[in-house]
Amino acid sequence: MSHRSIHWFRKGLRLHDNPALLAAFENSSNVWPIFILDPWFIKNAQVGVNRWRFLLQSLQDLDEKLKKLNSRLFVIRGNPNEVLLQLFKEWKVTRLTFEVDTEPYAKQRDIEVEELAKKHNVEVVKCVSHTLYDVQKTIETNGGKPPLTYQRLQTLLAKMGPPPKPVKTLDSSAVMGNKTTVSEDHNKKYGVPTLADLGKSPEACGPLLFPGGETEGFNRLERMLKKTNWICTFEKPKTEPNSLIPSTTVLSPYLKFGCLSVRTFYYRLQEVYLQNKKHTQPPVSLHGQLLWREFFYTAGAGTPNFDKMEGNPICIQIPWEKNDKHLEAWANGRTGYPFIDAVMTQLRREGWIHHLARHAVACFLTRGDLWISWEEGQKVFEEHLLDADWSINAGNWMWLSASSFFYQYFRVYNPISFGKKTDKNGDYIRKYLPILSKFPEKYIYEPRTAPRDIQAKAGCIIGKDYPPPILDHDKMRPINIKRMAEAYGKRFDSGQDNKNGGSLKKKQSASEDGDEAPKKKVKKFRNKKMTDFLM
DNA sequence: GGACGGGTTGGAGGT
DNA sequence: AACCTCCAACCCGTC
Repeated sequence: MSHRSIHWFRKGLRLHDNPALLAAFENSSNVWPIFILDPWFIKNAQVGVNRWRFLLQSLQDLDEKLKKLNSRLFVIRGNPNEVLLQLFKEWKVTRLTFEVDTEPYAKQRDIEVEELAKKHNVEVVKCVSHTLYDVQKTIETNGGKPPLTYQRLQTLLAKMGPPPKPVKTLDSSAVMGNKTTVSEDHNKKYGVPTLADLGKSPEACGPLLFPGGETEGFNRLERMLKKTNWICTFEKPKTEPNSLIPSTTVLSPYLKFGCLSVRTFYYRLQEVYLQNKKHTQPPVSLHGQLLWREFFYTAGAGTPNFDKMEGNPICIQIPWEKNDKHLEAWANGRTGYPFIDAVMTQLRREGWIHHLARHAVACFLTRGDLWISWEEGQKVFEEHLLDADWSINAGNWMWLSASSFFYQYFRVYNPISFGKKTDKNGDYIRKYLPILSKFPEKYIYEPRTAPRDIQAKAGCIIGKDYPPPILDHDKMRPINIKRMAEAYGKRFDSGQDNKNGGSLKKKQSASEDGDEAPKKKVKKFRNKKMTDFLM
């Protein structure tokens, strides 16, 4: 039986550990690896120019690799349904293969495509390879609902056994039977477009720090794997948000597009762990980070309206306020808080910021300072992050805004002191906000407090060359904590109220903990880590 | 993967 | 030797 197969790349832009791609080449006389530039994404998804570049580079890399296997990538623009219908007829296709995608738009799209395929007698082969596990299976194992705590996920996964091993990389032996010829005008008809072809300006891109593609992803992975001691002692909370060289792997953009298989990543780490007796554990270890990804993917796949507050059953409803001026100041790095502004500048320019930097700016936008909805922040991250990943982005925004998963809303990041802990001299601020670079260390985190003559000497007058703070963090913090307490339906305590018997919250926790001695209970609470506070 | 203030402790160094 | 001050480092409760 000889198939004529299309492999449809969407995510999973790689030849390694790509079971659906392998399936396309099985018993096939002809295979067409395609990528569809779906106008939906151009219209509805916020994709900044840096991520466009990353995607196009990834496609370019794919095409290069396929060339070496006497194949090519066929890039086609248009609505997937229309494109595929056309191709089914034109190429007399009998089989369509693709990787399972769990995002809402993709799920709906794939249902429609499957119907179309069925109607045209095209066999569909779908494989799970973007996540460690089949998230639907994880949800089923949990009784039909996604696990909403990390602990719960770990318990489930332990029950389910280790994730599937990566499959073999597509190689010349696998493609041997492929007779698909490449026309002379392939580049013109099916070539990978340039940014300019898409109406994007290459000049708008930032410096090319993280080139897209499987090759780059693999090189990056290999460089990391050499640092075995670093891997075995890795603890995410101890990595620095404002080091000038990333303190984490920056493999997330490659995972997002599937240039790097998460299972390959997982098992390569496993090898390093096995060679060393001691290594850190989830949630802080590198394996732990992949489980966080799995956690949010699973939650995102099993929760309606996961990227919204309204209609989202796991999201606490908080009366955020609209303030376009503040939102714009935040998004463009003009809040007057240098650390916040430096992070947002790095985000817009380079497309990647450290996890804890994301924490700080997300807290600032939402429950910490500006009291603006996390959905607004989500959009800005969606546009600018190279690793913008639907489930992970939404999940972390809910986390940081204490809307779901994490509920310690009184843990507010201080936009002045947080960055100082790991960068006293403010080198990070000096790099991303050069206008502030000449301020002495004493004033770099709050230049407005510098005397006028020092501002003049630094060549930066606050109010003229750099904005004063758009609001006063010390004033807003208690106000916002009170608002959060109200949204949580809990009484806010002033000092006096405390003397009169304490808060509702305290009473609740006391009754929950029952017979435990108060002192011991407190200590237990203190020793817990942030991740232990999950419901 | 908070910040902060108030309290305690314990070592260095001075009287 | 005994006893002080100072201060950093930690503990702990609070928001």
